[in-house]
Amino acid sequence: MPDLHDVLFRALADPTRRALFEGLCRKGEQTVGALTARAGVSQPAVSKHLGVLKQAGLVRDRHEGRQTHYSAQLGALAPLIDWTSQMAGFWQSRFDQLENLLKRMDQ
Amino acid sequence: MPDLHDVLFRALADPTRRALFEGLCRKGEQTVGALTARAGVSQPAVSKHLGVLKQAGLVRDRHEGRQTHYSAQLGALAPLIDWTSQMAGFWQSRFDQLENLLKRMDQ
DNA sequence: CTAACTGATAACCGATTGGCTATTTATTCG
DNA sequence: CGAATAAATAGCCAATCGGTTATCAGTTAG
Repeated sequence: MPDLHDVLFRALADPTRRALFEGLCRKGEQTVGALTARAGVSQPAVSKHLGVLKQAGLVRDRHEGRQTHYSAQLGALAPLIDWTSQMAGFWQSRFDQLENLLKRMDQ
Repeated sequence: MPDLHDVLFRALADPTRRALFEGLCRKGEQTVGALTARAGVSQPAVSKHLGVLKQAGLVRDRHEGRQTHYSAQLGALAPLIDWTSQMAGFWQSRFDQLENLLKRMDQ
């Protein structure tokens, strides 16, 4: 069972998918047609990628007539930021321990 | 040709690989044997994963006798942080434009 | 109502992935 | 030296992935 971080990292690991997400961040809400025009792959491929991004919570879709508008959900990046700072925290913590040890040895 | 972000995201997209990296961040430098003991997969699998992490710049290896010690390279996460804040920047920028538009309309 | 259009789904295909076992290479110990 | 140990590499396999074309479903326009 894939956890939250898995789904996020996997979704962003593909360049086409990341480009779609970047496009939505840059220009805001866009239709599947507009996204397909710049994606360099077929419309079904784009739809599938958007499905993966949606599953990861990275995009939202809004139906309007026969068009579907997608928009980026920036909040979905939070776990990624959290994970990163957690890694940095571990590192810092080990650094602190070392610093402490050196300080004690110095006495 | 896979770019920098690709290699990074792909490397971190696998749970086993991410767990290895987390272990190295938490506890610092460790041998392949120690990492294998907790990885839940075979030693060759661990070696292959470490190879991928190394390729992404996320770990460094140091040979000492017949053992290989691996350690996390926290700096390799920088492009990930940059990318995230760039996405946030795009979003903020669009928000600012909207804010500006509303301000002008208000006059 | 029919035709055209937009996007999603289905079915398929080749490449890549992540795992395994077996083997190789390098180092240490007796 | 030869045996044992640590890690890397080779070769294999099933599953997943990203792409395609063909088709379907829903919506709008004539």
